[in-house]
Amino acid sequence: MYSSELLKGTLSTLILKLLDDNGRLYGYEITQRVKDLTQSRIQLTEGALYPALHKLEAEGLLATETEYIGKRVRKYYRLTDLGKQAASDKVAEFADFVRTVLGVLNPKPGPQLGFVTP
Amino acid sequence: MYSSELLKGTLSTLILKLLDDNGRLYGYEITQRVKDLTQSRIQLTEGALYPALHKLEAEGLLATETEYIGKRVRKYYRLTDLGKQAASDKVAEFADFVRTVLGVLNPKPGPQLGFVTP
DNA sequence: TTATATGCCTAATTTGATTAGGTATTACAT
DNA sequence: ATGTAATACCTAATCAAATTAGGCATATAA
Repeated sequence: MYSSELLKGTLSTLILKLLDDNGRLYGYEITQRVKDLTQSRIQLTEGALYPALHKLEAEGLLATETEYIGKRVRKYYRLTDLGKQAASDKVAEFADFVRTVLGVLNPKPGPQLGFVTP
Repeated sequence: MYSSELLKGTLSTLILKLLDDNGRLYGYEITQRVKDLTQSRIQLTEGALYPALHKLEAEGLLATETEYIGKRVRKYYRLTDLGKQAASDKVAEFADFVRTVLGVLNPKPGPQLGFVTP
């Protein structure tokens, strides 16, 4: 688990990319996916996740469909066309940001950025 | 320039690492170094920088020495021993965090993380 | 002489997380 | 049968850390 204010600014990117990869997901599922994909290193809190989802929906990047599993509600989210664009933009922006920061943190250029597999 | 809440959580890491590499720097100098090292992609605002420096000093990670250049004040910061430890810890944490996030954003592993130079 | 660069700073606001609740259904032990 | 954990949604109060927008002063270049 991270001592992360690092997550700030990354959450929406994570959400958008996961939806881009998976078609549709509901909130709880997103927390589990992230947990699985990160070996529990990132555990999204619901207090961060749901407001973020609502915000993305309000911005027109996500659309929802509600389903019932028995009596239990599930709210699926999927990307709108705008959302698809945003997903790829934000992933690219994050990658670029990381490259930039690593350029400062890692000033000695081997091949380039230290992210080379051994 | 970044649309960055991405910077959140990264600023102190940047400061610590720059001081680790440079021995001592003053505030204004840090903004310039970052600007230079990032081709102006990251421009630290003073409203973020100075409070961050003061906080790191309060935490015992930085020590200061004030000098006068003519009548103009310069406040140099350098790492304490605690600060040196924190610098390497935070750089490692950032790298780990990035690796983790990229694992989600970039689920298809070529060699590993997409950060391979062409 | 006036704008720009250097150099420090803080206060109000905004953003976006954490913490800590609340509600309800379903599954699994004891 | 009963209580705990997992599933599933949500919000409000608080906290952290940035942006925005100032203020002050000296030095330099137009």
